[in-house]
This record gives sequence, structure tokens and C-alpha cells, in this order.
Amino acid sequence: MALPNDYAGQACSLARSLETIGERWTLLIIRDAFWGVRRYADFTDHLAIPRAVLASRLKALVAAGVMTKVAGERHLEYQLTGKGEALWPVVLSLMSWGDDFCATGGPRRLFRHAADGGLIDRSGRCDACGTPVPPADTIVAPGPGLEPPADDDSWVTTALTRPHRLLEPLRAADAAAVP
Amino acid sequence: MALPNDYAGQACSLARSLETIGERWTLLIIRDAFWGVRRYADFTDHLAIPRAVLASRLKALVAAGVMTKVAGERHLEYQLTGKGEALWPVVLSLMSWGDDFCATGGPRRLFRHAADGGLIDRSGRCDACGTPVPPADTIVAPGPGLEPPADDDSWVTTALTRPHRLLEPLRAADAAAVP
DNA sequence: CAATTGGGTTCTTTCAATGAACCTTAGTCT
DNA sequence: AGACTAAGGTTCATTGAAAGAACCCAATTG
Repeated sequence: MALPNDYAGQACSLARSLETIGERWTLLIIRDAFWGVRRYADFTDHLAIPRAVLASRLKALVAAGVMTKVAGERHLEYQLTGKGEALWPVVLSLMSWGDDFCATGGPRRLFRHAADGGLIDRSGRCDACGTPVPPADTIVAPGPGLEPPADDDSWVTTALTRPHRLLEPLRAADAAAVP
Repeated sequence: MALPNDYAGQACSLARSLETIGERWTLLIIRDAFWGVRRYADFTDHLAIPRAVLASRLKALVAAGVMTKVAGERHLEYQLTGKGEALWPVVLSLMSWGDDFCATGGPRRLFRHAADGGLIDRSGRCDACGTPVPPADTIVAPGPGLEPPADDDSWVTTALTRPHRLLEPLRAADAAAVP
């Protein structure tokens, strides 16, 4: 792709958004960040993305203010900023469309409001209390379309079969937890 | 981009969606289709997209069931299917994010509920009646961030400075209409 | 019958994606 | 001290899509 993030003639906000998050892999990185993935090695393990591409995308996302690079206790961590968390409606709407038109066994992930357990619909509202639910108050849980983890899956994939709160860092111990 | 629409390891609905609409230009074509652009030549004029790329994307979108190719009165037309119209929340959420974080003069487009004139918020609800508004009931109008058309703009660009209903075919006469 | 319009295809050049190998820094083990 | 490992990258050759210009062809129109 020449000029991968430049839509020169387009001043539209959609085009501006795509210049930041429209490249191949970028939205999958952001999705994983909502899931709680934070480390370089975990992104490569879970996404099977070429290392050079991941490095390039993370650098661009940090430069765009969508993610930050912070030193964790024993390693670096990439986290979503407020600007990045504001992409949750984008991720949710794309995932819902895929569930509606591309999925075969129903949704792979279900989202619930942490406060009352209500299901979150495709517009981001809790069907129990009717309010829009920010990602930090959202629990992601496996849905009917999610197959159980295979033995050779990465620990990230396995950990993602357990319900947990969005944005909270995934830990390797989560993969071992018995449901 | 090798394997531009294949995220082999990813069964996630988001990845499935991106395989269909995640390629460069695709979402801009779909946006224009919501605006009422239907003809091959009008897409090339308005988007400044290489003709070969447009042909390839339209073919892929038709194959995916997102658009259909129909014979109009004196020319071919590409229209969104139901599956394509279901992408409206995706387009709206991406555009809203761009308005919030990338725009400098406020939104370039405003959306109103045709039934009651209420403004449509970023989750797709009318702030007057509170219901979700489908694209066919939505009026797009210029917002504060939209600069007036220049003399060398295509008629499509000029026509898009007039309020009109989403999905309704743009006509060249719309460009001449005095506000 | 020449010119125009609409809807493409073909061509070459450019440049990003891929995947494997290599590098660097910081601990940890013995 | 020296070896080993983990984390987080960079470098490299190859592949293949995007860009942009030129060409093609069928149907109208003057």
C-alpha cells in the first residue's frame, strides 16, 4: 500500500480517522488493548502479526496519542489513552456487524454492564438500565460462538475465554483459572 | 499489503468485518454510498481513487453482498444492500471520533432525524425523540467545519453542501440548487 | 461517421507487508 | 565471572498491492 495512511483529498472526519486507525492490523491491536493485552510479546503471540509491523503500528499509535508506552513493574506496557478508549464504539459497532453478517455460531463475545449485569447492545447501552456503558464498566465474557481454547493456543487466547473487565491488564495466571 | 483482506489466525468478528471492509478506500466508498453516490465515475471524481482500485473494491463489495450493481435508467448504479446499510453505525462512530479528536472547526456534517428534525448523536439516537434513527430517515446537512465548495470541486462535492436524505441518489442538479 | 460518455482493463513503478534472522539490554542461574 | 534467558526491538530479501497514466470498447449523440 503506497501512502498507507494518507487520503490526500479527503478532509472528511472519517478519512481523518482512517489515517490514524485505518491501516491493516491497527484496529486489531486496539481491540486487544481493550481486552487487556499490554505487552509487545503478547500482541505478537495473540495476533501473529509480523514483529516489524507491530513495532511500526505501536509507534504510530503512540505518536497519534491513541496509546501510551509506560514502564510496568518488570516490562514495558502499551495502554490506551482517553483518545484510544473513545474508540470503543467503533470496535463495538464493527464487531456487532461481524456478528450479524459473518458469524456462524452467534457472537463470540458478550458484553455486560459491570454494575447490574445487563447485556450491552450494539449501540453501547445496557439493556437493564438503559444507559451508555463506558468500556471501563464493561465485562467481556465468552459468547456461544466462541470455541474452547486449544492446547497450542497462547496463554492470551486462553485467558480470553474467562470473563473479565475491559482495559484491565490480562495476567498469565488468568489463563490457568478454572471457570 | 500482502494478503490484504486475510487475518488468518483471527476468528474474531472484528477481524471478519475487517476482511470485508478493512481495506484502504473501502470505507470511504461506503461512506459515499450513504451520501447517495452511485456511479463509477462519480466515485472516482469525488474520491480521487485510482480507477483500478475502485473497480477492484466495488467488485469485492458486490461479491460480499454489501453492495449491488444494478442498471439504472441510462447507466449502471452501485447501491448499498441491507448488509451495507447495516454499516451505518460503523461509519457514524468513526466519523464522530474524527470529529472529536481530529477536526479543527467542529463537525463537517450534521445528522438530523427527518421525522422531527432532532440532532442524531454519536450512538445514532435522535436527541428529540430518543429513538435510534436508521440511515433512510436521516438528513445529512453541512456542519460548522465544512468549508464552502471551491470552483474546481466536482459536482458531487458541491451537491454535498446541500442538506439531503441519506441513501437517496445524488443528482447533478443538486449541485446547482441555491440554498 | 466522428466525437463523447460510461465503465472499465493494462501497464510500469513505487513502496509497504511478510517472515526469518539478528541485535541489545537486563536480569538470573550456577 | 560466565552462560542463559527474556523482552523488545531492528535488518534484510522477497512478495505483492497501490498509484497513476494510458489504453480499450460499447452505446449514444451531433
